[in-house]
Amino acid sequence: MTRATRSGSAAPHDERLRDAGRSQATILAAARDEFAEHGLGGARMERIATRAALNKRLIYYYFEDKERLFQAVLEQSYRDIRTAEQALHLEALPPADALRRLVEFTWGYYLAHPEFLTLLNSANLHKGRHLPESRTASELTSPLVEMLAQILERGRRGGQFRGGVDPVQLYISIAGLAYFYLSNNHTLSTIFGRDLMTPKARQERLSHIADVILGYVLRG
Amino acid sequence: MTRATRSGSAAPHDERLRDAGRSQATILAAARDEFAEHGLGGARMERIATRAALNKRLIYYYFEDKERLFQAVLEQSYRDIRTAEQALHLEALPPADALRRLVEFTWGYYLAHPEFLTLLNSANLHKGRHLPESRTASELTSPLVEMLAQILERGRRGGQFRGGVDPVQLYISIAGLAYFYLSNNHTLSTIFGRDLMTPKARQERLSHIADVILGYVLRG
Amino acid sequence: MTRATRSGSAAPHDERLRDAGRSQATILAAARDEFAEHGLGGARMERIATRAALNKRLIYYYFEDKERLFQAVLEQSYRDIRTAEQALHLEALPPADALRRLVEFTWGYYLAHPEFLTLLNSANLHKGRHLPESRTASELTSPLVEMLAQILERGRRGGQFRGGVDPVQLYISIAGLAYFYLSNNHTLSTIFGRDLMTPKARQERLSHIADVILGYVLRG
Amino acid sequence: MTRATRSGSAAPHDERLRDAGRSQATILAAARDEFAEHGLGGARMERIATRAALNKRLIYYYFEDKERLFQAVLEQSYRDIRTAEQALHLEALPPADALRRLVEFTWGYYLAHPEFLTLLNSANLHKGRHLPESRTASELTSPLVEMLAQILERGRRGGQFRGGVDPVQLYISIAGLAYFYLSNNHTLSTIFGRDLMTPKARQERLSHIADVILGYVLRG
DNA sequence: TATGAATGAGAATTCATTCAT
DNA sequence: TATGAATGAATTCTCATTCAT
Repeated sequence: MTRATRSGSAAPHDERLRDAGRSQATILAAARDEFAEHGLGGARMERIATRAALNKRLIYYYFEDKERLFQAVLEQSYRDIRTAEQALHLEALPPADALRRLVEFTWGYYLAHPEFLTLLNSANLHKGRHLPESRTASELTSPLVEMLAQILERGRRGGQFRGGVDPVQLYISIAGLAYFYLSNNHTLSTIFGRDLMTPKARQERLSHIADVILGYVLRG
Repeated sequence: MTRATRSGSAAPHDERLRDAGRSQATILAAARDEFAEHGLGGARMERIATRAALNKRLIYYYFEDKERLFQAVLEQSYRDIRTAEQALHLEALPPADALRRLVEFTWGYYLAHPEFLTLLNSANLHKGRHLPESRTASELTSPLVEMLAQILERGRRGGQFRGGVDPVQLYISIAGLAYFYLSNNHTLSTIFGRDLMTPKARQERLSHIADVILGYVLRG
Repeated sequence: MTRATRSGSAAPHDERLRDAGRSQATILAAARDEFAEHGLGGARMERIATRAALNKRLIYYYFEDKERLFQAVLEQSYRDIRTAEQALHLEALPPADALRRLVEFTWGYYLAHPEFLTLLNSANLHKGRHLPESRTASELTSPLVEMLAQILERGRRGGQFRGGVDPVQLYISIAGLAYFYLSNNHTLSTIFGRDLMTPKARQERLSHIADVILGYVLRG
Repeated sequence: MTRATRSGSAAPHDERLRDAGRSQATILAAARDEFAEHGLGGARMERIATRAALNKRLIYYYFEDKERLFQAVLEQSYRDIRTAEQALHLEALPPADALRRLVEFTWGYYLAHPEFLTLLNSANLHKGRHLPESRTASELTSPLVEMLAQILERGRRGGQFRGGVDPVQLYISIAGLAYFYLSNNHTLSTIFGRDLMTPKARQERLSHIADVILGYVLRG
């Protein structure tokens, strides 16, 4: 975040005004929605201000400019998903269950946070120019890969999983199987002439993904 | 296309008629690159004109406005990939080979046409608003799904493939496994701290995808 | 000038519209007045457009941005004064008369073109950043210095003028004696408690300058 | 000054009172530099605050607004140069020496205080609107003119100087000969293709000015 | 078919200034 | 005395689009 706040000790006199931390968070949330809906190029600072019910000028006061605001939004999104991942505790589950749980989490998170998909798309459209300069590597690098490696290893030792599975490839595959379906559902629904977002269709997709992933990992 | 050229039926000896077609094609190609690079919101009509080395006014003459130009670009892209798919002739191959071939084609096409991925992203960011109104269903609906269904059926009858595989789900999975990796490679490379686009990494990804898909379809 | 015009051969259908050359000239004149009145920082693009009775956008179309517009104005001003100097023909006059004539010209030109003084001030405030990059050295470098050198030499040979006078120093002195009085007349009038711009005061200043310059050059 | 400090009469043992005066002086110095660098229109209150390492709000507390701040800066500048002039004691010198000394002082002061030139330019660009309303006539009106009148009279009586020299004209000429050269040195250096600010060039200019002024005043 | 000139409606950003403490 | 938060009104510049030929 551009301007650190010191609001911690301040007495909360007013519900919304003059609380730097809250203002920044409000702007960030509004910006996230706007960027998710319209992309970086299509987003409007004016609309972000309106969404946040704050003065447009304040956005510049805290975030410098549109690009840096986008970057702040991205960073926040990464932080959010990392936080959600923390709560999974896959290490406690049997390997196959852990894998299934991961698939379900990924699918569920993308479903619940469609803006995350769009933000990633935007970030990649701009060739990752807005990625935090690996400064906060820990913020970006998912600890899930490490976790996944352990699950795979546990499964291999237990004889259920095949060996030689690259956890990074697998992680990307899990994400990709969910991401593509959700991110491109409009196009796909049109192409295939069927609504891919009905509850039934979504349930089927989740089953399919789990089957694909487990079918690949499980020892024939 | 907004203003159809009469070149289809016209004898190809008229210089001017051929120029009209060429101008449109030039604009379309320039627009495709611009949209792919900057998205719909970030694309600039001015730059498209410059890329095409043609007058800006001409774009409006042929394509009405930016939105319709984007739509024309999308349609052209669909047409292109459909054309490429025609040449596959998967029906002549044994089921497993056909599937592998489809995976390779998909991967190769996305690699060779990165703009296709970005265009799809843009189309979906705008909720498919620019999809041709199923008017040209044939243009959109991939005949590959039909083909894929036949491959799966052949494999099932031959005893190699498991039954109950939804060709649409499978098609989306093949695409998703390739698409996500390529479309988001900047983000992913940063997150995982390794360059995912080296020749070796690309080769490994292709292998992985084929393994995943075949691992899922093949009878244990 | 940013965008060359080709209006020479065009038929003058309309008195003002669609004549690139005229539009540019109009903008340039309006900008000159605005910059002269308010300086570079205080000038308003909006006002320039209004002064020119042309669309604001057109200014950017022809001159790119404010800075470049200012530069174009400066270049035009230099061109103008050089043109006026051409008409002096000092070489035909006896040395002392030529010098007196030059003093009168300088004084008269500054009086008639107060904007020239202000523009120079602005250019120097910005450390000459807007000076044409000596590309058009001929445009900037006054041929008057050469002329002045000849006058001084003629005078010296004729025994009227002392030797060893640097024409550049002399030229700067002539200009400075006029410039400072006119450019700072508000401040000076206040400080000295007398209006320095009455016709009488102006006449006296011109006499004084001529006396100073000739007093310096003439052999005691 | 807008909000007079009471520090003049206050005992200097109160830390806070002394700080108030210091803050004002700091702001004034910062503002002077900013105005000198960018002119009135180009100056930024934000930058002034940053330069002063003080809160922006404080500037308004002490100086009301930008215009009045500029005026305060101007007044301070006048006060400074008047103070410097006090120390000259020209009355003690022989007329020609006194005149030479005045030329040297003027040149040296402008060289050492380039911001003074720019501030004067700005003040005049705005038509002297910021000049203190002659309220502090004593602050503005240089006592030097009176002094100069005495020098000229002494010289005339002594037979060295010619008569009929207007001290105001002479004062303006001395200032103008120095001012124009220094204030416009960027433009002039470019026009004449030689660096006018080398130590040698500066020395030559000073000699030239002294020669011109004395050449004018001294009896042939 | 093709093009340079022109424009109105924004859009990002800036700036002096005020609020609340 | 001092400061961070907040704002309304510009201000520069952009953009898709139309005009006139």
